[in-house]
Amino acid sequence: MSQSQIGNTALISRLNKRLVLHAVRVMQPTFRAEVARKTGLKPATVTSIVNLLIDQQLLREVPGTTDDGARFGRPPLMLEVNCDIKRILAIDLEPDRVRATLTDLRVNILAYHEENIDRFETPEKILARILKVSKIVLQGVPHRQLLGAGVSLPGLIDQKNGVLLSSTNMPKWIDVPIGPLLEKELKIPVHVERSMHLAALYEKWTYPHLQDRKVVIISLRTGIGMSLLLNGQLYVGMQGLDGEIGHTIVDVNGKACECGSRGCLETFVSASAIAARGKEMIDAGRGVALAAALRQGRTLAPELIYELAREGDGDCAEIVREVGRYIGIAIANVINLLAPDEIVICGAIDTAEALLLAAIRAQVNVSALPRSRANVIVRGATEKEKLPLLGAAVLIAQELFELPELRHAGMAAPVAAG
Amino acid sequence: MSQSQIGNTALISRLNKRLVLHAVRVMQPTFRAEVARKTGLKPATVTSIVNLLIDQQLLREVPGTTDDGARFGRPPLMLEVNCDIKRILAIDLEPDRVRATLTDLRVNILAYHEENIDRFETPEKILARILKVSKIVLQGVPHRQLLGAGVSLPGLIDQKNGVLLSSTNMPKWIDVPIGPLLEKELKIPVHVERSMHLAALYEKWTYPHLQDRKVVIISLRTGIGMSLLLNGQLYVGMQGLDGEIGHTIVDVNGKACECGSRGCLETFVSASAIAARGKEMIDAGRGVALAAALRQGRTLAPELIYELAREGDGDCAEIVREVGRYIGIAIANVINLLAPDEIVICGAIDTAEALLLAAIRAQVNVSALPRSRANVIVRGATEKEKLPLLGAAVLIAQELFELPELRHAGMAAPVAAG
DNA sequence: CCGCTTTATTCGTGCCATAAACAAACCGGC
DNA sequence: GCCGGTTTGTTTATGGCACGAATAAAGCGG
Repeated sequence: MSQSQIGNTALISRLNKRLVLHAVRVMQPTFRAEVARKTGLKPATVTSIVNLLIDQQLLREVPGTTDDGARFGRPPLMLEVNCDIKRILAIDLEPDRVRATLTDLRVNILAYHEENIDRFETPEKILARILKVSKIVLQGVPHRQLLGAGVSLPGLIDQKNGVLLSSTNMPKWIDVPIGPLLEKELKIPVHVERSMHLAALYEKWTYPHLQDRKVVIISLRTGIGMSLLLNGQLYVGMQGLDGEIGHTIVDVNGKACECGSRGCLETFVSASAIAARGKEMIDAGRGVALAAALRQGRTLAPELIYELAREGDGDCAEIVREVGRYIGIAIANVINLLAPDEIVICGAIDTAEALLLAAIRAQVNVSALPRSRANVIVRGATEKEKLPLLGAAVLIAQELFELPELRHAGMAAPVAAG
Repeated sequence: MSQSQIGNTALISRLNKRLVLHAVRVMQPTFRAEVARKTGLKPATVTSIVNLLIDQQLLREVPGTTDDGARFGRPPLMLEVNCDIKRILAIDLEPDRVRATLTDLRVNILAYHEENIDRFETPEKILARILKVSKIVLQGVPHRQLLGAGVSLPGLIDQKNGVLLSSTNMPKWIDVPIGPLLEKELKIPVHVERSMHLAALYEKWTYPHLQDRKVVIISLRTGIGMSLLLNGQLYVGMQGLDGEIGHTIVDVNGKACECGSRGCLETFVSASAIAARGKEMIDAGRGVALAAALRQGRTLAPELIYELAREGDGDCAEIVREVGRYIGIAIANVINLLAPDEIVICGAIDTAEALLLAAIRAQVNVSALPRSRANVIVRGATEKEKLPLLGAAVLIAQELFELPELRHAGMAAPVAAG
């Protein structure tokens, strides 16, 4: 009914609490006066809020003092987030693997476990595996200490109801209410979100300066996905369905894609397309190193080509450059559309990162408009492997630390849209 | 320093005032109880705020009662925005025309005037023309009644300082501080913004239900631009440089574009590209109707081709379909990236709208992912000609009606970004 | 005229950020 | 060791503001 009142003054207290918690988390260790300066709240207000939060055990005073040596005045009382008061369970479901981690309030990893799964298995069996993995990392944690569980899912979801609607790589997962099911078993609040979105969320958590920037996160895996962090807000499209950069068209006359369209980026850079490009090269009598590796029993996959390229094989390097070129074009399109501040590349590219990044940057410099590309940063993610998993933990943690949106109520339209 | 305190309770009062003004504007005529329901504020609060706003003459009570006939209870006192208390000046500078309008607080047009200009003229002379046109529409308006002036500019701007940095179609406009200059002459607050952005802003003003939707506004003129309205927020990229959909690549092997890249959308659908396509057709011995029109002295421009297509000429219709096809591909890319709820097409397409829209829709249905395209609405804008001009008025009006963003302070990054 | 319903106002309360004054804790210098 | 200078942190009183509850206002049907 009424989602938008600012009215209740209790609300502003709640917001200020989050503001203070956020400030302490970001600047930790810090002290009251510093928090007052950064948040704009007055010292008296900060004192009362901080003391309240200390009573609630969300903050704590720690010994030690500020590090900038010789100072005048009374030495400050240092503060930090009492990250041990609560624990968070994070789960990352991937087509062929399930991972779980236990973290503290600052999303430091306390326990980790993973197991391989069969992506053609039924949801019931996989759910049992998820619970098994979860219980392993939850060992020894009292139930009352758990703040909640975040779940990273590969595919289309209904975030509000915690339902995995479908997943291209896991054919049997259709309309599985995984959130409620886990909630029933674990008896803690469960939130679900798309993997790609969670990768973005974790970047924001780790780099608070992204707060007022526009960031594009690109993930390279079997497919290629994108996620947007716009001025600190995670962008979520209709039905959570954004980020399909893999199916943007870069060649009107290109090959048919399995999505039904033609000339999609994925027809050039998906795992299978890259493998096909390798095979093509061998068939043409080139790619000697690649052919040799295959004879030694290696499977023809992007990872192998990346590896050989890194080791100096020219033919494989050519493939990587070509992949980078197409990705660069798609990224240039995004740059021209959104003029973001930063592009972050993450995913399974470790072995060839430098080469691939260089190729992407080169193409961006050709294809994006000069003014837009001049100031854009194209970089690899620092944490690559566990981004969505840790993002799932952030999904829970952020409820304590982040400011919600302030919006008008969704009022009925006075004019009908044609 | 401290941009983000919520602290001051005076702030929340200001926010609630805007909330009430917005509600009244959207539902006008309405009454206090209805406002309370829609905003979520309590009746007592609404009464006090409304009476305050009536004192300030921003609202007024009007005779009459609710329209839904027979009701129980005390008849409500109807409210509306006192749109005559303030006037707004809006200016739209285009390469070959300058337009100005005087509006009331609800952005109803009270006066309008336009003049043609020469886009190669110096900024000084054009500024004089802008002032001349402004003064015509300002006739009879007491200075103290003016709330401010909004200016729509074609090109790259520095919004904060009101500077037009450059404009591709007006070569002599480089780093012109048009905002401050007008402020000095008119002696009222002046805000500037890109035309494309203002078109989006006006759509939001007119259709409040866009508040929680993701809308893509596409403008077809000499070039092709895009603007985004994401959950009621106007998206502005780095340096205001977003929306260059015309230079997204749809054909890796395409023709060179004047932007330096290859295969941009504009190489297919810019005004000159469309004209070239017409010429090509005539040279190939087709396009009989088009050739005939040219012999009658018409110039070869998209408008002519649209007109003939509308009149039933098959060859010209083919060109329009082709144009729609390429635009459709670029739009499909945007749909796949952002999964918006709505695509709004505006610009100089009146004569061939149905044909072009049909072609765009057809291509979207081929090129966008099924799930994303299924629920997306592709429509023409209702008001096409004066969108940026009226958007410029909204730029001023919204300061009274819209809720600002609530954000964390831009704190220093605790971690350096590689 | 009386219940019933919905709208609008009044008055008192309580919450909460804040201002102002103060206390605490260190410095360097005489 | 004491004193001004400086910065941090707390206490107490204040004022603004939304809100709850009671009340008034104004129509309906019977």
